[in-house]
Amino acid sequence: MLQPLSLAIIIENNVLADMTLNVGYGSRSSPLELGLHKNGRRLTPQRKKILDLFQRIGSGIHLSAEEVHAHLLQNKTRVSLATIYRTLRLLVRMGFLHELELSEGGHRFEILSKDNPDHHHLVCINCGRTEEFESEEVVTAGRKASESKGFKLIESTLNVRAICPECI
Amino acid sequence: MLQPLSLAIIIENNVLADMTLNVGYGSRSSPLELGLHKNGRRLTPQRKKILDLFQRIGSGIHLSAEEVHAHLLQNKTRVSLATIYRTLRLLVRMGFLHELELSEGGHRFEILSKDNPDHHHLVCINCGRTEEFESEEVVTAGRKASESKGFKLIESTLNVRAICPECI
DNA sequence: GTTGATGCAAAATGTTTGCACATCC
DNA sequence: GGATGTGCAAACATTTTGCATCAAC
Repeated sequence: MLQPLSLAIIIENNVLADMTLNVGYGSRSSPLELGLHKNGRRLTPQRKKILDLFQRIGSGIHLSAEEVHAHLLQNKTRVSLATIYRTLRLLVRMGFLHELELSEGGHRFEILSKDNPDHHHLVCINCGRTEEFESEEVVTAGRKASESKGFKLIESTLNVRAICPECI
Repeated sequence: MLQPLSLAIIIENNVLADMTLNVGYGSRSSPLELGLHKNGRRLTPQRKKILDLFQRIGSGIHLSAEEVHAHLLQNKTRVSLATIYRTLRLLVRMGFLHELELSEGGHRFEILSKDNPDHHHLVCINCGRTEEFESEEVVTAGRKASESKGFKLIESTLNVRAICPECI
């Protein structure tokens, strides 16, 4: 049995508001700091820094836990790797980040925002270069597959492995 | 620059024949043992056992390296994990196995055969149950994306994360 | 003051590698 | 006999965890 999850949604592309499965876009009351405040969760400086980083860096960029760590260090912020892993997991469960597993090179994360709807990845298997694209057909195919087997869809991601022009 | 690869194709769904980028389906001369015999490669008992396992177990089942190891042990065959990793990588490069990375639970492998063309996976994020489906639209979407960015397509795989009926 | 979060170091995973020995042709 | 493959143990990379301490609320 799956646990009911306390989710968060992005408001004004900048703010997290907690919703416990029943609050919608309506409750646009609060600045960034209110985001992680509900349900006993805390907005700590570390979490704030990680959120800020993803917001600054924008969508379409995919960071590994290591890279998040390194970026923060450049900004003179040291957050332990353990905390980064814990926070990334949390933010994914809250729907703030999207986790992708491209076959080459481990798990990566990117911000999920309204400007940056469901999209898919074209990855060069040689140099790792990654391009994004959207496709309505893919979304439809995933939905149809879920329905036909009685599954409840969460997300579908198409990973296209290919060789980029420079590596051909 | 990408290395030219010595490939193999499956003949009669049972036999591997080596082809060095210029030999085709034509050379259907040989029983299973001839498969890994060319280009200095050898068909060793270990490789044979791994191949046999995937053939017996059939398509639609996705094994991790660990699981391959365990299955072989059940058959009273001990092959070191290192060899299993090396062999799986080899068989993927030869086109005999297909490697998939489902977000939950690491890399898995399945046999690739003519009965079992390009297909995609619907995975329950709770219990791991996996269903397969085919979709022409997905293949098309991957091809279009590659073309539009000038990439050379290798494969596209749609992973649908969902919750299965039992876990809802 | 409670509860939840952090940092550290250790452990657990998953995968790769160096090397001596075995084996296939 | 030379090239290729295996097993082992060690190395590695990545991620998770136990625990004492710290800090948000």
